[in-house]
Amino acid sequence: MTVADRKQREKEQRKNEIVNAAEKLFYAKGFDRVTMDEIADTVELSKGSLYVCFKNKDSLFFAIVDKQRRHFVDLLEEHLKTLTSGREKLRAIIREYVDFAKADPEFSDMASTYAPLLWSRMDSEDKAVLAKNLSRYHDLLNNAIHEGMEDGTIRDDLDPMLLSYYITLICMSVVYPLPPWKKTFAHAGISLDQFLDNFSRFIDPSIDGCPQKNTEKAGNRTKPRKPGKGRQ
Amino acid sequence: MTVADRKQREKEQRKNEIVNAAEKLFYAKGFDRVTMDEIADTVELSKGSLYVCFKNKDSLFFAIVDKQRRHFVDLLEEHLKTLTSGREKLRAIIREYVDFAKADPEFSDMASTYAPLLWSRMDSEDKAVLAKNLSRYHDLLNNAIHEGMEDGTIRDDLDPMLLSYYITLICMSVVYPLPPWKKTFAHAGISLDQFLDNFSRFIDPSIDGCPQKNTEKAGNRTKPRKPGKGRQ
Amino acid sequence: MTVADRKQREKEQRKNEIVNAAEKLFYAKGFDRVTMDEIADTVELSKGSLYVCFKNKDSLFFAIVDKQRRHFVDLLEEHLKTLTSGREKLRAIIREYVDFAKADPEFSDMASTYAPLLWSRMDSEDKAVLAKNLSRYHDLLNNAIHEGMEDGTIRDDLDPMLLSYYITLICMSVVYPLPPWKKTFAHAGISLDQFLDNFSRFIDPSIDGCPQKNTEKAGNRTKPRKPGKGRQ
Amino acid sequence: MTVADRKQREKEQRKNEIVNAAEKLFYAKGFDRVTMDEIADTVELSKGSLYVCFKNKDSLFFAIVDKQRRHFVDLLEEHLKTLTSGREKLRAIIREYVDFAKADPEFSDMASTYAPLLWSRMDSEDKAVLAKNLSRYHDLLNNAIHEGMEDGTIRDDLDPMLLSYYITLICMSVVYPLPPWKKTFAHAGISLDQFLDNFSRFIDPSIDGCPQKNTEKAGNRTKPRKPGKGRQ
DNA sequence: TATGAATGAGCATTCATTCAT
DNA sequence: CATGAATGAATGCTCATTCAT
Repeated sequence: MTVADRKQREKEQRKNEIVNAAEKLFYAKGFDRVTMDEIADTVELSKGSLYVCFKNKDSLFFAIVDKQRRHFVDLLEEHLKTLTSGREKLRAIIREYVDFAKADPEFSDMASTYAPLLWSRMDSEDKAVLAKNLSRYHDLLNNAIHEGMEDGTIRDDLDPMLLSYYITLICMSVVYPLPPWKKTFAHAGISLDQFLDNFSRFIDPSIDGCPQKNTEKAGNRTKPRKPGKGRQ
Repeated sequence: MTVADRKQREKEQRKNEIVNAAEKLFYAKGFDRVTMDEIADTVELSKGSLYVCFKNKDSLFFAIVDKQRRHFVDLLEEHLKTLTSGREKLRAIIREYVDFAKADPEFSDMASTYAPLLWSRMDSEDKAVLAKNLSRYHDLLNNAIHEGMEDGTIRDDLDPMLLSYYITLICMSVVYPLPPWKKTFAHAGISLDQFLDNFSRFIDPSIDGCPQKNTEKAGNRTKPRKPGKGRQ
Repeated sequence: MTVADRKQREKEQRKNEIVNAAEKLFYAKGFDRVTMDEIADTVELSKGSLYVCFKNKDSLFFAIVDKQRRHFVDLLEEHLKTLTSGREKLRAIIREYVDFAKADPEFSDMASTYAPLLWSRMDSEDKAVLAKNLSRYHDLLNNAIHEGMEDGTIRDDLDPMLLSYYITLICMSVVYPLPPWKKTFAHAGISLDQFLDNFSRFIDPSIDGCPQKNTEKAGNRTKPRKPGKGRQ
Repeated sequence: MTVADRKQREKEQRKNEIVNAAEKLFYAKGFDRVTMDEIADTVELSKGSLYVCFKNKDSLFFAIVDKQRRHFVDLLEEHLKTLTSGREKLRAIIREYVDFAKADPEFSDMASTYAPLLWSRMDSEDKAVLAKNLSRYHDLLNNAIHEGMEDGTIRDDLDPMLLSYYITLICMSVVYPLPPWKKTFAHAGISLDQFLDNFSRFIDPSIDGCPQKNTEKAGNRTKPRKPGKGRQ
C-alpha cells in the first residue's frame, strides 16, 4: 500500500518535472522547435520514459495548458469565495483573467500561437485531461452569471450560456493576444499593461444589469423573437 | 508598354488562379495537409511556377487572407458611405464582421486554426502584403471612433486606439471561433448563427456613448490617471 | 526434492501458459504486431517474468514451433507403429503433414510468414530447443526410407538423405503455403482442402519403388556417376 | 519527344542503378540491416530521389524480385522455343529453376528469408509490379502442362491448375531453401549442387504421363470423384 | 523470484524549396 | 519563363530488454 503510494507519488513527481521542463523549453523556443530529445535531456530521463508518462508531444502541451488552467481555477475559486453579487463574481473572473495573464506572460505567446493548431489535432484522451478544470471554470462562470441575472447585477437580456461564451472568448482573445498584435500595440504606444488593465472598464457596460433598458431576453433558443426586434 | 501590361495582367490572373485553388484545397484539407504538388496539379502549372508568383507556401496563405481582407474592406467602405454618426459606422463595422464571417464560413476554420502559427513565422515581406488593407481597415475604424467620440455617440472614456484594438480583437475572436468552440456551442444548443447574430447586442453597451457617466478618459498614454480611478 | 519437483512443475506449467497465450496472439495479429506487454498482460504475469522463462521474443516463437513439432511427432510415432513397409510409413508421414496442417490452420500463416526471418536470427540455444523433436522426426523419416529402400517399396535410385530432404522441404512448402499463395488458389477456384488432399497423389510416383526402371542410385556422394547418366 | 524519351530512359537507368545497389547491399547484409541512407550513398543520390522512383523500401525488394523474375522468364521463353512436347517443356522449366538458382546463389538467401514477411505486407501496387512476369510464367507453365496432358507426356489425372501450383511451390522450396536448411545439407554431407542437380530426377515420376495407370483425373473441381477413389 | 520502470537505439519518410536546362 | 527532377533536413515513436528493488 505504502509502496504503491510512493510509486504513485514518484510518478506524479516525474510528470511534473517533465511538464515543467517542457514548459520552459516551449516558452523559450516555441513548441515546434523543441525536440523530445531536448526535453529528455533536460529532465535527465530517457526519451522512452517521456512516453511512459505522455503519449506524445502534443499531450505534453495539453498538460501544460491543464496545469495553467488548474492554477487559474484554483485562484478563481479562492477569489470568488468572499464575493456575494453575481456581478462582483463576474468582475472578479475577468480580473483574474487579466491578472493571471500578467503574472505569467511567457505562457501567452506559446499558447496563443500553438494552441489553435494543437486543438485541431486533439483526441478524446487529450480532451479528457482538460475537461475537469474546464468544467470547474464553467461552473464558476455560469453560477456567477445566473446569480447576477437574478439579483439584477448582470444584464438578463441575453441567454446566459451565450453570455458566458462571449465573455470567455473575448477574455481569452484580449489577455492572450497573438504576438503580432503585441508588437502592434507597442508600435502604437500602448503597453500591454494598459491594454490589459483597461479591458474591464471597456467590457463592463456589456455585462452590467440595466433594468430600465433591457426588458427582453435575446438569444433565447426557445422563445421566438418578437417581430421587429433583433437582427434578421 | 502594352506587352508589359498584358504580361502583368496575365501574371495577376495566374496569381489569382493559384490563390483560388490553394484556398479551396486549404479549406477542404487544412493548410498542412495540402502539398505544393497538389496545388500545382490543380492549377495545371509546374511547381516551379508557383514559386515564381509566391515565395513560399506560407505566403500563399497570406495571399488568401489578403484577398479576404480586401473584399472585407471593400464591402466596409461601401457600407460606411451613407452613414453619418460614428456610432452608426462602428455598428456597421461590427455587422460587417458578422455578415462577412457568415457569408464565407469555410474560411473561418482554416484561418482560426492556422493563422496564429503562420503569423508567428511571418516576415516583413508577408507583412507588406497585408499592410495595405489592414491600414485601410484601421483608417475606417479609427475614423468612426473619432467621429463617434466627437459627436458623442461613442464612449470617450477610453483611448480611441485602445478601443479600436479591443473591438478588432474581440470581433475576430467571436466571428472566427476555433473549431472546438464551435463544437461546444453546438453541444450547448447554440447555433453559430445565434452566436453571431447576438454579438452586436452584447457588445453595444461597451461602445455606446454615455455622456452622463463617463467624463474622464482612461487608457490615456500621456496624462497620468487621477488618484482613485482605474484599476490598480 | 519434492519441493524442487513442484517448482519445476510449476515452471513448466507457467511456460505452457505463456506459450499458449503467445500462440493465440501471434495467430491473431502476426508475430511482429504483438508486444511482450500484451503477452504479459494476457498471462497476468509481469514482463520480467516472461524473460525468466524465455530469453527473448524470438524464442517464444520457437517454443510454439517446438510444441507443434512435438505434437506432430507424437502423432507420427503413434501412426507409424502398426505400419510395416517403408512405403506405408512414408505415406503415413506425408498424410500426417497434411492432416496436421488441416487440423491447425491458424499456425500455417504465422509460421510460413515469420519462420524464415526468425530462423535467420536463430542462435544455438534456440536450435537446441528444436533439436530433439527434429531429430525424432528425422529418425522416423529416415527409418521409413531405409526400410522402404530395402523392401523395395521406395525408390532406391536416390541417396536416402537427399530423398528425406526433398520430402521434408516439399511437404512443408505444400502444407504451409504462404498466405498470398492461398489467395491465389482461392482465386483460381482451388480450395485449400483440394490442394492438400491431392498432394499425396501428386507426390507418390516420385517415391514409389519402380524396380524395373531404377536400378542405379543417383545423388550418391561417393560413387562417381556413370557416364551419360544424370544431369551434366 | 526526344527529350521526353531521353528523360524516360534516364529514369529507367536510374531505377536500375538503385535496384542494383540495393540488391548488392541486401545480399551482403540482409534486407533489414540495410538503411535507405546506405542505398542512397551507394548510388550517390539523395534519399529523396530514391523515393521518387520507389515508394518505399519494401518496393525496392519487390523490384529486385521482379528483375530476377523477368530474367528468369526471359531465359525460360528462350529455352522453351525449340521444345515440342509438353513434358520436355516442363522439364526445361524445372531445369531453369535449378540453373537459375545456381547462377545467382546470393539471391536465394535474401529472398527465402525476407520474401515471406514482405509478401505479407504487399499492397496492390506492389502486386501490380510483379503481376506481368508472374503471368508470363504461368502462361508458359500452363501451356506446357496442357500440351503435355494432351500429347500424353504429362500425367492427366490431376487438375492442371493444381499440378502447376504443386510444381511451382515445390520448385521454389527446393531451389531456394532457407539458409538453415543449407547448413543442414552441408552438415549431412550433401552439397547444394547435388541437392539441386538431383531434384529433377526426384520429381520427374510425379509428372510423367503413365497412360496405363492413370485414367481418371483427380482434383477436378467440377466432376464429382468416383466413390472409393481419392482421399476423403 | 517477481516486478515493472527505465532504457535508448534505430530509421523510414515527407515535402517545401531550388536550380539546371 | 517554365519546368520538374533532385534535394536533404529534420524527428517522433516503439518496444524488446534489462536490472534495481
